[in-house]
Amino acid sequence: MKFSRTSQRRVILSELRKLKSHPTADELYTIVREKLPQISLGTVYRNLDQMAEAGIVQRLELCGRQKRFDGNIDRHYHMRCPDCGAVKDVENDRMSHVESILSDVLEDLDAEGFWIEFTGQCKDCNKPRVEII
Amino acid sequence: MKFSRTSQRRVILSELRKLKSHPTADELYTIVREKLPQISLGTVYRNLDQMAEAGIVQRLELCGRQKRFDGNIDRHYHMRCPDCGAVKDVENDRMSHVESILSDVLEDLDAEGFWIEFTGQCKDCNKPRVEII
DNA sequence: CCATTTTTAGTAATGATTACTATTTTTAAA
DNA sequence: TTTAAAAATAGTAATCATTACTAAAAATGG
Repeated sequence: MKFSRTSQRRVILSELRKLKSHPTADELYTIVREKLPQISLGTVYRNLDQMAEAGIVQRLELCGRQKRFDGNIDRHYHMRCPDCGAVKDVENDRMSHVESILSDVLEDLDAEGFWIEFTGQCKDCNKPRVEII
Repeated sequence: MKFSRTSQRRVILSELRKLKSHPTADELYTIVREKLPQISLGTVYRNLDQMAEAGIVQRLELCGRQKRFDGNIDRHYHMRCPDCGAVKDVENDRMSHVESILSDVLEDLDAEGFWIEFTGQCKDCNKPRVEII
């Protein structure tokens, strides 16, 4: 599939690039409609997804559509399979070093906390790729 | 508000603690129904949220309900305000050090990538807390 | 036991996203 | 430049995870 050049895609991209606010699709829809009053919300969604897939824009967040829960409340880390969507615990000794640096970063930024997640394919995963974002 | 002791909450928690799979609410609902066939999906949702709020279980993922997009595709980091949900870019020199350690971690884990996100209140945020998860 | 608070099951509503479809636009080659 | 194929569009309907609502039931603490 090739990208066609359309005014909709051009305006969506240029408006997104002007913003520092990391907008949602519907926020961008509101902005883009000032230039293209006839554009539809579905067009905004479709173009953002296509451009994210192509690496032209960044889609924030790794998490899927559904919330996931963990009975283990100790600090530990997860790896999410981009193909089947499964989430598994991972362990690595270097993470304590990462945590100590990030605790300094938190002070610098005056932030409250951080979240780290890994992506990687399950060893035993043969399922077709699912859209996890 | 105090927690009452109910069989629903007890079974939800004990079944969750048995699992390594980080289930979604509806996956857990399916499992819990084997013990309590009359339980409703809403009860599972409500109890998981309450227990997450109380720190008894962990809710994975930080991201909100809506996807967010960024025109800047260079590697950089975000801080999400737990009160108003806004997402802002943050910068810190220590992050390059974190990245170099994490690239070793990726090799160890045979993972593909990582995602880091910070939480922290906006300086100018007076909005009431919104449920971002 | 009893009044108050909390929780429940069941159902309806919400809201973000995706799917569908007939039409229009873009593309690239003749 | 036509022109046929491919891609994209607007508008609408459908989906699906989650939340809200409600009357009834259960738990709590005196």
